[in-house]
Amino acid sequence: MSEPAPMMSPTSQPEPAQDAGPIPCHSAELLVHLARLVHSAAADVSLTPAQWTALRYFASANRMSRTPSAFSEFNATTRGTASQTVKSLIALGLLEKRAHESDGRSFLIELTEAGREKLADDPLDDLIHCIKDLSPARRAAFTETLAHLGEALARLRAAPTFGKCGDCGHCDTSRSGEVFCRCSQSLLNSADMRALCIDFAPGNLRR
Amino acid sequence: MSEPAPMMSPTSQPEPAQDAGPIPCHSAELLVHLARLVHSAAADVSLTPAQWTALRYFASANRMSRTPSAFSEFNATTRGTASQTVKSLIALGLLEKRAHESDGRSFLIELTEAGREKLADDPLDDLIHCIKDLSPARRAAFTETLAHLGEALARLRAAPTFGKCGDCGHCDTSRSGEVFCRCSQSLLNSADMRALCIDFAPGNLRR
DNA sequence: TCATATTGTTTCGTGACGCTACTATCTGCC
DNA sequence: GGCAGATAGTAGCGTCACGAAACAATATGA
Repeated sequence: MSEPAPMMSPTSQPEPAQDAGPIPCHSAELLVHLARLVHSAAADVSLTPAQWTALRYFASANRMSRTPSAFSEFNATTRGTASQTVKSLIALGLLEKRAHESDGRSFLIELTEAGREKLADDPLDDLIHCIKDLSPARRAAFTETLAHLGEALARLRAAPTFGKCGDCGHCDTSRSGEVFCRCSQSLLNSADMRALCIDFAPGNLRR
Repeated sequence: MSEPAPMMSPTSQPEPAQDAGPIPCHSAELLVHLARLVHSAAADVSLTPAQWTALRYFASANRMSRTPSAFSEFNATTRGTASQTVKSLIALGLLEKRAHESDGRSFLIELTEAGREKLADDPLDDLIHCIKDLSPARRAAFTETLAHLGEALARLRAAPTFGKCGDCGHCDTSRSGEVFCRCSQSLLNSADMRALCIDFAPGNLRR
């Protein structure tokens, strides 16, 4: 679909002015449509889409980023809305709130055991399954393009880019055997490297 | 940015067993996150996300598919919700309702001139712009993968797959010079070929 | 002709969301 | 030390999205 490359001889442009629009337009619509399908007719409807998003976030964010504020930034919403979602998940026993060790205003949000179990029914798993079925080359290219688009759109929208520490510009891999984060001034283990970080800086992508 | 190709050696896979899981998981989260970013901090907030989606749909659906029911199917929602969205856009003067020529229960929804002008401010344009900036090869691969995922997820969710007539299994290109749709039993012009159709059948993809 | 299906609409309750106001705490500057 | 301003989190309010259910109008098929 919408890939005229094989039928396009370099000299013949059937509808050059129009084709420049519709093709990326269709991709963007498809992307939004896919995201919508994820939460429609999902197997487990006991949580709302916003609640699933929050649960996923706190499951994959690093310690520094597991606060209501960081979640609101990630999710491009207000602190009020994020607070409400977190509160509902705490009421369901899927998240819990711990005192922040250094900031009396803030809290550290953690998944409970029930929260971790709940993730097994994540409606996103269907899409993950489909992505898993792609060939490794297509999957790699797809992921790379998505990350690229995420950074580009975040720049346009003046939104922060979230990413995994392993791909972060603050990540110092010059020492052999260990990885150091210049931002949090701490050593990272392999679990840290796969965690979402609010202070992510593009520039160390290694996919 | 995010052009890691030269730094990726094909043989080095740091965490093969674990990468099989987290990577598609991350891609899926990224995709949903991207879709969310589209409607946050958008330039034109005079329409709601649901209204933009409907406006986009009726702008690109073919005559057969420009009904409230078809839109509700496309958008994986109920007819009641779709009806409400359409009603609001008619009240804004962006859509108009015409009597269906053969079915007295149904209506044909059309964009008004104001509706067509409104599309110039579509918040999706930022994402479209980012996609347009991709290299042709990456864009092609990305679009193809999205379409593939869309079909796969629609199958899982028992949702109909929408697609453009030019990519449809009902499309008969055997006659030279003209294209015939075996489903609607009609000849298609080039505009028809780019329109969304509710009766789309995968199987004629020409990427 | 009549039972059944389909199309579209309305109403109602719930949740998502942005906005505003508010408290508590932190940070930096004097 | 003390104070101004920034920041974290929360509550309340109004609006919109959405699903469910009930309904009217029309189509379809036996």
